[in-house]
Amino acid sequence: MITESTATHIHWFRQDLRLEDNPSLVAAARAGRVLPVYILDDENAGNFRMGGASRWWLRRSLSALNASLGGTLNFYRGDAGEILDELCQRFGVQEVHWTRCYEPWRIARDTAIKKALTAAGISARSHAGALLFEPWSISKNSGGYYQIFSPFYKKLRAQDAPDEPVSKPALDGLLVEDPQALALDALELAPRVAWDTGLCARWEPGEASALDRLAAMVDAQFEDYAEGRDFPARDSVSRLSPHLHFGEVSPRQIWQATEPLEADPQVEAFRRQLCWREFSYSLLFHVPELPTENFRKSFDAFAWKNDPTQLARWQQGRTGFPLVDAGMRELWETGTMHNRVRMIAASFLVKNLQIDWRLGAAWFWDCLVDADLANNSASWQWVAGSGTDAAPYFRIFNPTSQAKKYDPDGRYIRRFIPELKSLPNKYLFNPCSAPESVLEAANVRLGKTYPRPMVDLKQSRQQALDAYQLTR
DNA sequence: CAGATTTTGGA
DNA sequence: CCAAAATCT
Repeated sequence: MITESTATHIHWFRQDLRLEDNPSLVAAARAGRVLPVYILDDENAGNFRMGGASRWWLRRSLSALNASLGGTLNFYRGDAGEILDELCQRFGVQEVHWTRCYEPWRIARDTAIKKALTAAGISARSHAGALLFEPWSISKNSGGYYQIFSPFYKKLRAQDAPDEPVSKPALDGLLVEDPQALALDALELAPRVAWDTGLCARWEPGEASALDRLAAMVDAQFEDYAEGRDFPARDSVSRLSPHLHFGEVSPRQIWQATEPLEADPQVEAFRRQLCWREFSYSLLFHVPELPTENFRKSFDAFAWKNDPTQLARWQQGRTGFPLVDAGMRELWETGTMHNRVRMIAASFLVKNLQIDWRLGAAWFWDCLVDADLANNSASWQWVAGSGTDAAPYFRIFNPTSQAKKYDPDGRYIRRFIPELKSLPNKYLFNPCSAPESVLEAANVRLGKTYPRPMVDLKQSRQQALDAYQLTR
């Protein structure tokens, strides 16, 4: 029974936009009413404020969460510390709970907030919930953090299983609405011009949809995941990454859901990918400059070309290499790119065009619905060869042979590059090699309807290797 | 989570 | 002779 004297506690939603397996929400609901809060804090995010695609996702995810809270979610915009402070005073809040985030700017902000709230006599408590294990908990026996995935993974698997998910708390009658809160639309997350058609067609943000995706993968027993995940035309990947990023589903829920199938190599392969996420978070936690600085300092001497015209062609998917272009257009149209193609498109930018990985990472940050600082930074550095556990520099993807290998029937390429759809497979991966008569029959006019290759693969590869040699 | 080149071994 | 496998980069 709720009485006048019942205390009000805040659960501050951030990247945990779910009701299930939310220990922070459970803690807030344990001892009183709950003021559920979301704050769009662009002020503290600096250069890492969410990009356009992420905002699109966020708006829909918040809308779904608000609905599942009976429309009681309270929205704010601005400096989180100031807003929480004001709310605490106005509602006489005794406890503030949140799920930990690990972006360096959030750690700095949250640490300051915890300090200020504590000084004001308010209990501020952060809870684990975004990862299987806290990023400081998996460390080498000799101390220090892992820089290589394989031993990290081995150590992780040697741990006791992650904590079990917790059930959603009973919130009936406990939720508090703030009449002064903003409407969701006041966060201005929606696109101003309608560029989001492709995103709407591809995605359904929200906890219910995330759990549906997970259930569908479990029902299908992750069939063809291990091999199929490398083939962008197949439907073998989970597409859980944006749901995971926004915390609509937790990694612990995924771990538990896959437990009965853990002996299956397909499931093992999937769990391994989930652990790459853990690895990236561990790296970001221990190396907060990971998003902006070469992990390997010798890379600071690398001679980037950073040609803005070439960067624009890559961004627009007009490089003349069909698989790269298909990937870049998938990204633009749908807010995602298949993982295999991400590696190929990123390698092309960094190696064949010699454009700084940070420019590529910035583009992905703006375009991806699953833009995640840990994953994005660690993965770009991995591809660039500047990171921990880096790909050896001589490993330069050949976009043509990768296309033949991983999109052999050209289904993925044709899907995103319709102007090449009538070109026979024999020439699809290298339109320039097609005889004039074939091009004409397929209605392809090189340099007009589809660009010629913007670089020579062999030459640009050698240039990258030479530039790399100069840094050593 | 390679590519290029050389070597090998089976038609 | 060619393609798979081994080997360097």
